[in-house]
Amino acid sequence: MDSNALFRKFVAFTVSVHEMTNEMAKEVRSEAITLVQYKILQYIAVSQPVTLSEISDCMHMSMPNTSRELKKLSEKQLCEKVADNEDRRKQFIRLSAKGEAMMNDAFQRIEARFAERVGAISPDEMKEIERALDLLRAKVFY
Amino acid sequence: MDSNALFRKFVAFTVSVHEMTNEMAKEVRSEAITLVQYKILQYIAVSQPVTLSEISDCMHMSMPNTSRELKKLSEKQLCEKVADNEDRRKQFIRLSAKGEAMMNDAFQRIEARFAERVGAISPDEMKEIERALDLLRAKVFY
DNA sequence: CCCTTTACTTATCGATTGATAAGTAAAAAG
DNA sequence: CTTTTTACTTATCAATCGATAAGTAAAGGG
Repeated sequence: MDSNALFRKFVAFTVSVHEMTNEMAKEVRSEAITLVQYKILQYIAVSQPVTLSEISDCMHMSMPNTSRELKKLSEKQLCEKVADNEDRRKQFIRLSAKGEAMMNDAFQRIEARFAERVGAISPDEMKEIERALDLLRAKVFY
Repeated sequence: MDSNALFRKFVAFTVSVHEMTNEMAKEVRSEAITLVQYKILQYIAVSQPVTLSEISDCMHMSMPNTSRELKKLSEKQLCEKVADNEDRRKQFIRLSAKGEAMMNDAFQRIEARFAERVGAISPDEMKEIERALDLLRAKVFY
C-alpha cells in the first residue's frame, strides 16, 4: 500500500467520523442550544477548564464570535467564567452544574448508541479499539 | 479499562478529528465556495457517483437545502447531474472536470499536510495506521 | 388506471453565523 | 513610565443556513 492510498483511506475515514458524530449530535443535543453551541460545550466538557482563546483556536472561530457564543451560553447558565488570579486578562471557563447535567445526559445517550454500535465486545476487542484510538491520536490527529 | 473510559476516549478522539479536519478544510478550500459546499464536494469526490438523497442523508441536510446547495455548485460548474435511465426520478451526481481539478488540488494540499504530520514513517507504521483506520471504520464509525 | 410513495425542486423567512471595526483592561517589554 | 502586546468584549451587517410549505414528475402497488 502506497502513501496515496493510505491518504485516501484517511479522507474517507474522516468523512465517516463526521457523518456519525453529526448524527449523534443531532439526536442528542437539546433544542435550547445550537449545534455550534453544543460543540463548544462538548469541547469544554472534554478539556475544562479552558480559556476563550483555546476554544477559539480549537473550534476555528474568531475571538469575537467565540465571545458572543460563550455569552449566550453563560446567559443560559450552562457555563461559567472564573477570572484567573495570576493573569486577570484570562478567564477559565467551566461548565456550570446545569451545563454538566446537560452534557452528562447527552454523553449518556451517545454512550448508549456507542455501546449498541460497538455491541457486546470482548475485553480483547475493547483493547484493540483503544489501541487504535491511541495510535491515530498520537500519529495522525494530534 | 472499562467501557465508560473507552467512551470518553472516543469522544475526545472525535473532537480531535474535527479540529484537524476543520483546520485543513479552512486552509485548503477555495474562497469561491462555502465550507458546507466544500464538504459536499469532498463527499462526492470520495463516493461518486452519488444521488441527492445520499448526500442529504450523509450530510444530515434536508433535501431542499441539499438541492439548493447542489444547484449552486452546478451553477459554479463544479459538479454535474446525470439522469438515471433506469429510474428517471434519480440523478447521479459527479464532479465536473473543473470540480475534479479543484478537489485534486485540495487533496494534494491536504496530502502534503498529512505527509508532513505522519512524517517519514516506516512501511510497518504505515500498515499499523492502516489497520487502525480499518478497525475503527469497521467496528465504530460505520 | 388511480392512488400512494419516492426523488427531487422551488420559494420563503427568520435565525445563526462569519467577518470586520473599534474598544477596554491587564501584562509585558522597552 | 510609556509603549506594545495580549486577552477579551461590544457592536454591526451581510451571507449563509436550517426549517418549512407547496409543488412536479416518475415509479410502484392495488
